[in-house]
Amino acid sequence: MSDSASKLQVRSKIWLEIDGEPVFGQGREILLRLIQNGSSINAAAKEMGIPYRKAWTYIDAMEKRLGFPLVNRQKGGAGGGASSLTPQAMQMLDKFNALQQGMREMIDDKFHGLFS
Amino acid sequence: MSDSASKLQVRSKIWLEIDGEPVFGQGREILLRLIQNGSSINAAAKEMGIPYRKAWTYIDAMEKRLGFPLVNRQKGGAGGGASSLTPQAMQMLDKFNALQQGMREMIDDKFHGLFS
DNA sequence: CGGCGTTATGCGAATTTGGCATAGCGTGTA
DNA sequence: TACACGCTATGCCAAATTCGCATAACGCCG
Repeated sequence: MSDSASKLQVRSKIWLEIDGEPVFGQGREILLRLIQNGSSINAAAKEMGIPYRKAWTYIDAMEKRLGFPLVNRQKGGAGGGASSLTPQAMQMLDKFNALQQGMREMIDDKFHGLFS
Repeated sequence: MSDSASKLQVRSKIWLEIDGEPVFGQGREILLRLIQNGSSINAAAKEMGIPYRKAWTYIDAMEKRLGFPLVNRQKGGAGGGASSLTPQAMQMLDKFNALQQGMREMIDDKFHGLFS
């Protein structure tokens, strides 16, 4: 087994759901952080290498399921428009970050102990 | 937020990959255990509520990627055929089980500490 | 030698995902 | 006050993936 075990790698994921539908995960987390930085959904999507359409769909679904807004969007106006995170979104980010904290490392350690 | 938070639940997943392709995860783990019990892929699939086709595809992919057999299959013969796990499959199951051990609980604890 | 129940697999249907194209919006600028 | 700009918003078709039905192959046993 050890020849295939050498290529073997562990992966893990943590996410939040409501009614079995995803509302928060690593991908969406990164998206929100990029929006906070670049102050536009468009720029964030480009930076992630995903089409704006997809980013928009993610956000829309998250908000619908959570029942509160994550992104303040302004369409039209100076520079064509802009977006920023709501306080609730930032709170979500913080909590989710804390939830992930240390998990990855813990799993990697266990993995190496078992499979190497 | 606490009204939506009440429905909020955490989910997590650990799996193994080779070349970015999944080779082992909870679903596949359960499938193998059921094969060991019922001594047939068909019975295991029924028990999981998935079509035989899907179960077969899973196993085939796992074996191709790992490079060694997980299931001894006999087609035809007494009772139409039968299947059992290889020693390597059982070893895999044990290790994967150990990898998961305690992770779920840890995550749930963290989640409740943060989101309730 | 035919029946049985399992493994094995081709292939079209259904679903999901990807992403192009276009419309709508409102502030700054001329 | 009209237009240009760049972002948000969304319809819709294409591509890719997954689902699952239908059917073949197999080999012991009566």
